[in-house]
Amino acid sequence: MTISDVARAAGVSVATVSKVVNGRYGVAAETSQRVLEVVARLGYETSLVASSLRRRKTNVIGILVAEFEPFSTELLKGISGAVGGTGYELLAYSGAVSDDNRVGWERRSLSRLAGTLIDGAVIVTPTVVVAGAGIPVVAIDPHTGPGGPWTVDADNVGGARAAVEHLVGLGHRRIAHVRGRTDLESARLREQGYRESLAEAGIGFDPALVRDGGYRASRTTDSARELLSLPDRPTAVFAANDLSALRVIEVAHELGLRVPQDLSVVGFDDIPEASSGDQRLTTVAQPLRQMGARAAQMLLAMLDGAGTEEHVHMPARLIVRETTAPPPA
Amino acid sequence: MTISDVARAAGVSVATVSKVVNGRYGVAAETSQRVLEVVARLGYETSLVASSLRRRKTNVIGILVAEFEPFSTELLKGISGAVGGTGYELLAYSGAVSDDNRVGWERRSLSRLAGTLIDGAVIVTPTVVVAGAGIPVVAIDPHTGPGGPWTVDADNVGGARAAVEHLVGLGHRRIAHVRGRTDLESARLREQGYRESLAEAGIGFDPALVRDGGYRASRTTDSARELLSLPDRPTAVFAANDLSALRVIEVAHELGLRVPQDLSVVGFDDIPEASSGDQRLTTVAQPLRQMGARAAQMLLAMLDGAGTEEHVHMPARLIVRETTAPPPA
DNA sequence: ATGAAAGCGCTAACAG
DNA sequence: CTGTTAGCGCTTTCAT
Repeated sequence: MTISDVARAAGVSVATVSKVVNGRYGVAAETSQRVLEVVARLGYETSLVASSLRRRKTNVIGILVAEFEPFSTELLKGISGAVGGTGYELLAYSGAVSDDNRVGWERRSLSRLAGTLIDGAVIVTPTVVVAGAGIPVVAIDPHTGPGGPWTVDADNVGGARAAVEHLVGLGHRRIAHVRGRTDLESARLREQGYRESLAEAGIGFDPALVRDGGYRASRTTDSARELLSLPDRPTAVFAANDLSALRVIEVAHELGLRVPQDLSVVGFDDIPEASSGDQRLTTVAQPLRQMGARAAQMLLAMLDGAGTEEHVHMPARLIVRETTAPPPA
Repeated sequence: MTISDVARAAGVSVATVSKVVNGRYGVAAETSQRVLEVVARLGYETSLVASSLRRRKTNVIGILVAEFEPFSTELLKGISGAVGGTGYELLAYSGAVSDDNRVGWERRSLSRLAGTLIDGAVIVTPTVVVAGAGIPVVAIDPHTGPGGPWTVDADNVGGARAAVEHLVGLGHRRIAHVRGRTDLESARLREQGYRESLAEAGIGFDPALVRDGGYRASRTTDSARELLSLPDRPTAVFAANDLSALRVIEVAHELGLRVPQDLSVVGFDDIPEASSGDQRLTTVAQPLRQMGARAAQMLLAMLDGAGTEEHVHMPARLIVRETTAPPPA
């Protein structure tokens, strides 16, 4: 079903069909009428690919993610809400990830889509600073602060501090940290907040209590096992995100530890899964939907040639739920 | 940054660059080497649009949704998990919806992408039966059962019956129903289950107790107000999905009604939001992630030319939580 | 008012 | 082994 099929069926040239379909002037009303009928009858719809190859603008916004997991899908909901009704279409793309392109996937995805398929992009948790894409780009939870594209993120240091201070306030002294994706600024900042709070509470930093979790459940498993099998086991864990925190709790259960009686756990993000399980996770909430919406608005503004803020920071706040308690006596 | 730029910089023809990039035979090792260096230096990546226009296969699976909301994003998580590691890329597309294309969006999206951008598609809650797309298609929560593409859905009748029987068991007699999207088979089946259970319990069907909700919070508001303002107010509401159920609860609160003391509410779907609020919703759970994964597997099988089941039904089960109780005395 | 032709970036025959 | 050529579906001058 191509434009040629329509042209043939209507007895006109493809150029005429194109004009009719795109509402260009210079087509006789009668011809237009006939073409439209054929289009409707055949169910023809112009190919996004072909037209975007030729045109400059596609009216499509790309959302580049590594994977569709709770974090990115929350953002997606926010973006979808903000873009709805603007006439733009959304194209959320997750390129195939293999081990060798785990870093740099966003540059690849962007090159593949930019200039042709999408007019602008919001990139979720890029692993490298993406610049010179040729199209407007907003990064959410970016690789690094300034220098790169415009960004949206939450108060990572403040959130982490709130989490650790909560734990300290409960009486914990041996507080472990499961690190996030080390290529992300947010992970660095959360660890920084963790260290700052420890220092302020007069608790020495113990490198043995910090392990990588990579923001992923699978990467967290071993780290959690090691941490919870330590001779001098921590009484609390501050995980860099909810996925890690949730996995820490599972591992704790495997090891016969009760949460929060034997072990307190705090996460970060407040994805829906954090509060929908049997036990509700104490966590630092990022306003994910709003962050997505904000990023979309910024992109829309850039696309319109309008000015907009370049780096937006949103507040993060601690939500105390059921996985934290004073340490065992 | 196009293939011509690379060709020029490497001093070869575009054809040669194409061969190198796609790993075709017939290129001198030395030439290949040089081209690869230029590619790396320039950060060239082949355009998805241009190559898919020329090639037959793109290695991309399309997920067509009307909107990114909790239901579709849960499916997306399941699909993403199942497709990860297969080498396929995912492209979730949400076309611009206006009032006049609310029905039929999926046919439009499919026409725009099929044949060029995507090799196959899973369509979420299509409004019409999509056939003859020219590419393999699996529909989740389809417009209609057989006749159309292969499908995945849950036991809608059984789930609805379980919900209503639970309410009846609690002692409710005036049970209202907020309908789903009337163009969807699932909505029809849930209403059917509702009616059957009522009949079996010897409760007469009262048309005044059934209102449209369209599976959307916004569409539900007025219906809920009308229902809860009835002279002989229902003591329980079975909403066709969680989004509607959640909104019914909000409206109840606005009207000064307590849930579940004054009004019991049951939803359907068990999206994460159903159990993450202050009050956890009693609902009928569909295994959304699994449904997404199953649909992806079916599509992958079709793409491989392998056989697969044509219509998959997954179980639905009632989860009693905090929004249902016996009717007020 | 209509159509012929060029070209978007790329791949696949086919020559050389 | 390399380059020339045609063409994927579409839009856009430019003639007619």
